[in-house]
Amino acid sequence: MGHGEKERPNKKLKSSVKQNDFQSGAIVEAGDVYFGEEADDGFRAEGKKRDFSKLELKPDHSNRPLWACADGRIFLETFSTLYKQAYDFLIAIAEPVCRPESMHEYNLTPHSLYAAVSVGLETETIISVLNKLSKTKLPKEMIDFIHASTVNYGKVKLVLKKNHYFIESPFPEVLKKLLRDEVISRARIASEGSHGSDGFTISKAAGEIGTSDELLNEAELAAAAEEKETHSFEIDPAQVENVKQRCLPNALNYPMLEEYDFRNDTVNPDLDMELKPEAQPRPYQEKSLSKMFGNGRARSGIIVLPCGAGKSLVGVSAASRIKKSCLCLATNAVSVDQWAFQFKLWSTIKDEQICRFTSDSKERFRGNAGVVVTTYNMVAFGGKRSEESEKIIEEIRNREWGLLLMDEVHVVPAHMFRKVISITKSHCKLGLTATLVREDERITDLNFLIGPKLYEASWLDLVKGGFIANVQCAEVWCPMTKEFFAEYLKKENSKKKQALYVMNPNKFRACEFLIRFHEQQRGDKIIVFADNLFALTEYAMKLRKPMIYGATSHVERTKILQAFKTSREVNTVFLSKVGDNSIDIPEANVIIQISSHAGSRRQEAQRLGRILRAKGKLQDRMAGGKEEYNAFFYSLVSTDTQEMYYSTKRQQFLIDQGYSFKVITSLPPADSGADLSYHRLDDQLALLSKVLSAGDDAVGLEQLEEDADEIALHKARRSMGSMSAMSGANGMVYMEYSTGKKLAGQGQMKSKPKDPSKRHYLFKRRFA
DNA sequence: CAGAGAGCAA
DNA sequence: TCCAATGCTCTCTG
Repeated sequence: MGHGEKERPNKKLKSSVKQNDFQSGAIVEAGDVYFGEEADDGFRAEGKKRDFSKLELKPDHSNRPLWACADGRIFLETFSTLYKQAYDFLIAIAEPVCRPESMHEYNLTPHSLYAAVSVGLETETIISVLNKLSKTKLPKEMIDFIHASTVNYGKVKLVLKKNHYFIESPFPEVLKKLLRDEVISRARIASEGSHGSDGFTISKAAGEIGTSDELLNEAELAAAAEEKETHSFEIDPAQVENVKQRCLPNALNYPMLEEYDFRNDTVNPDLDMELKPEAQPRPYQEKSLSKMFGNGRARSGIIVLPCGAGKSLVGVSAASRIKKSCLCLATNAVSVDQWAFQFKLWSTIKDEQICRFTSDSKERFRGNAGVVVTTYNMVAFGGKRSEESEKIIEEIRNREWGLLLMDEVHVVPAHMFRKVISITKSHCKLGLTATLVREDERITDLNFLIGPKLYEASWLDLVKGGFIANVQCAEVWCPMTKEFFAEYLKKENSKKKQALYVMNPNKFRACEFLIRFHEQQRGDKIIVFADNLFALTEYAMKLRKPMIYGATSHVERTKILQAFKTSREVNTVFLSKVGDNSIDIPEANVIIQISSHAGSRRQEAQRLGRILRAKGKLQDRMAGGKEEYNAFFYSLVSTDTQEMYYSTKRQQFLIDQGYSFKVITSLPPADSGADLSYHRLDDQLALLSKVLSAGDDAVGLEQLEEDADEIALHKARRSMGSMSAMSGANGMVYMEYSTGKKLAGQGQMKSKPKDPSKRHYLFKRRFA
């Protein structure tokens, strides 16, 4: 043990950080191209050199796509003719570390091998296929590691058959071992059936091992999934959780796989629902489903697909195959509505059999089976419940669910899952997520609370297939103005520092330039993100664009978003953190970040996800043999400030997914920009004093309030002319300004002094 | 009965 | 540790 997961390489392959031109014309000349920190020594890792010279090459190595290293790392050449097969195999057995264009890096970890075993691969199959694909003889260390990691995993299954729980295994000696545990032996109950000498129930299933020596025969992979002879004993349903606990790696270390033999479930009533014929799952959706239903039963686990790639169709398909009651959990009310809608859209489920359960809609389904869509909060809610809720939650508690469908599994904390899982009884759990990013170790809990990762799609492959947008990511470097930088250096308070680099006039101008460029030259739809509310209001008001933040009422949100979607006049909207979750913005294709939460890779990925919805197949996007970008992701960064460090960190996730970042160093271009805001020094200085005073409470807020009054007045005059302004573009712009006053009035801009040097070390590290 | 607002939790 | 934002519930209003 010990290799692989322990020492994750922190330098990644940068081979995809390339120098190609920036497709959108005008900006090309403006920018310098950035190669990444060590673009030209991609293979040299710090500390430990990756030395391939000791490895023995096989004679036909050029036909084989893999490099396997003794430390558990595996490199895949994407240009190999065997790429597709090798990719499918690797994604099943290893953790993708970094997937740029020409060379992927993977890591074998105990978890990844657990996942492999649980989708039906056996230890020897893993080793032999790996060996066939590898250019060199497999290092002994790797073979040993695979043996060590998989020796126990997948040997024991928890199966719910006709409402009886069984512990099942092809290895009677393993069952005996488990029964030596007190908790498990106490949980065992006698059951009928044919008994072997050990007292275990024995059942047989046909299983043949293919003998073809073809490289990567499908049958060979499938063979492992076939069961031969299984031994089992029954356990008390009330003890299931305890038994599962005893089997976890920190105890007996025989983590149980959960499978649901739904076709033979005669106890729970069937739900009459089919996928509609027009619901045609895409290849990768089909593939995720085949991992889940690989052996005629439904396996519990997690499927990873980027936003916009159609996770909901996968969820609805899964429910339609199982055809039992389904409990679908989402993070908020908006997405509860969306899921209910998706179920009706893709399946033949009757309206009265699908219901929503949230704070303001307490529906119940009719008949004895149905789909309930609700929030995690609702199920796990600890406080006092309304009478109506109490009744419904009781029904949820008492029912046996065929499928527990869990959306956005990555945003829900582990303790929430524990609660949800302990409250609900389900035969199969499917977790869906776009970003299974591991910022902390809690995410590994998911592996055991829900199940292993069943499938993860490669973003770049989906881009090539035209299923998600082709995004150009760029980091825009905005030098601080002399005056702002001087103040920045003087300040100790990190909050003030932040205010200064976010409000940097050059950043503002870059933002304004980009908005103009994309609105006017390309007719794009733009979302601007700012975490910082002060900056958000300043930018939005100055640029006269609508904005949405926490305090924006529901009605206004929908109005603004509606205008953004349908009106030709409203093409830019400013969002605070509200935009990170919960709001559905289908039609944007440009994102500009002016400030963001320090170093959060998940936020970055989430935001990118906002513009991933495809805009046509790749062929349609090819212009003169050149691939065209149809979506843009800009991060505006004030140079020589803390932001530089955060931004590098945040990008790592996207780089790992195969995106390359471009750096643009001078926006607006030197010969233009006279017509942009803050062109004159005195304007900049006025802004500076506003920023400086903003923190000292009163002054800044009053200023804001005055501005808001001014604009509210303007709005009043303006809307006098036409009532249509309310539903159309112009009205929107002003409407939100008037609520800016509310914001100031409520004193939400208060900025308390913070610990001055909390994050100082990060700053040092970057420039060290 | 819908919508706004306040309080609480995590 | 804090912040922004969320969801659930209750209460008040028209």
